[in-house]
Amino acid sequence: MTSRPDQVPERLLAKASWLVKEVAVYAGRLSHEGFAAAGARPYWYPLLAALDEFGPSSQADLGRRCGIDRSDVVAAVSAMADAEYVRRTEDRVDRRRNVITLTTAGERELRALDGHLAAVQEALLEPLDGAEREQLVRLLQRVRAHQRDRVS
Amino acid sequence: MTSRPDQVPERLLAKASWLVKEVAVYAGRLSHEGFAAAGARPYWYPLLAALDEFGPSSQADLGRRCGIDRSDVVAAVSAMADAEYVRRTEDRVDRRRNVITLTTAGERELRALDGHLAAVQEALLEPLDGAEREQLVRLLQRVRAHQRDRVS
DNA sequence: CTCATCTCAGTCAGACTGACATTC
DNA sequence: CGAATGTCAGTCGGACTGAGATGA
Repeated sequence: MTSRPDQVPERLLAKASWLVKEVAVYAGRLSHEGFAAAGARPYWYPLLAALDEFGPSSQADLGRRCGIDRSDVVAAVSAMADAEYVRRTEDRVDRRRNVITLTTAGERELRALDGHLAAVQEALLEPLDGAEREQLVRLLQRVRAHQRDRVS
Repeated sequence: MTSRPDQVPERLLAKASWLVKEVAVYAGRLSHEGFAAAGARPYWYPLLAALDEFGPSSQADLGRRCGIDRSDVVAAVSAMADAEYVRRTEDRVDRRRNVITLTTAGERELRALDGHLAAVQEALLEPLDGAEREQLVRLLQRVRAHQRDRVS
């Protein structure tokens, strides 16, 4: 070592855009491990959660609710249908659409992923106490709600 | 629309790992626009900032300080050298290393990027007041410091 | 010998774009 | 007609891996 290593430039440490990216990369790694442990791919959890909370939906609605592009929903739903976590049937009322339905195996998978993701939150937020975790979540929610406004 | 659109599953809204990823994607888009406006690529800002704050460095040190893989530093430094924002010379003391030096054009570029990135923070954090922005930055810094511990 | 440094080649997953046929 | 849906092909940039050559 020529000089003190691992000093991070102050300019980066002060930028929310940089911090959030760094933390997201780490959170992504943790989540990926959790998903892999349950035999799931990253997009599956949001989609399963949306189906559980809102019931059978079209692929377009799923994509809008989870912030996933509709072309990516296609592949994810196909894979989940292969795993029999969801069923894909045609909508007899609006024949452009598919109706995606959660199976009992899908519900079970969702619960398993809930467990893994709870552990991920724990690992990620370990240095914060309960109130601080709530604060962080609340602030991020507000920032995100704002960008949702801007996009649509 | 069959049902209320754009409802986000509660499970997602409650997960820091998901929120941070969503916000990071948005911040990445904003930053990318800022970089493009200044003719820079995403990795350049951290590297220029590190050179400005810590002086001439080896590529390995730059990578460690910015959290960028050594192999990616190679390409970024080459591109910045082409743009004459940095100079790459061999270290006569330790001949494995390159010494990367910031040029005056590089300093100018760094200041331009500082301006663009300040606007990005403003857009990203618009819904938060000053105290809340500080809070968010502080919380993210602590989460990040913790993951740095775990990795090394 | 072991280790660090630089470099190149290539992988991998995620976000996104464009196009097209079908249906409303 | 214009708009929405599902599908496919493909791009783009970021994070990362592995290997090789050189030198401390």
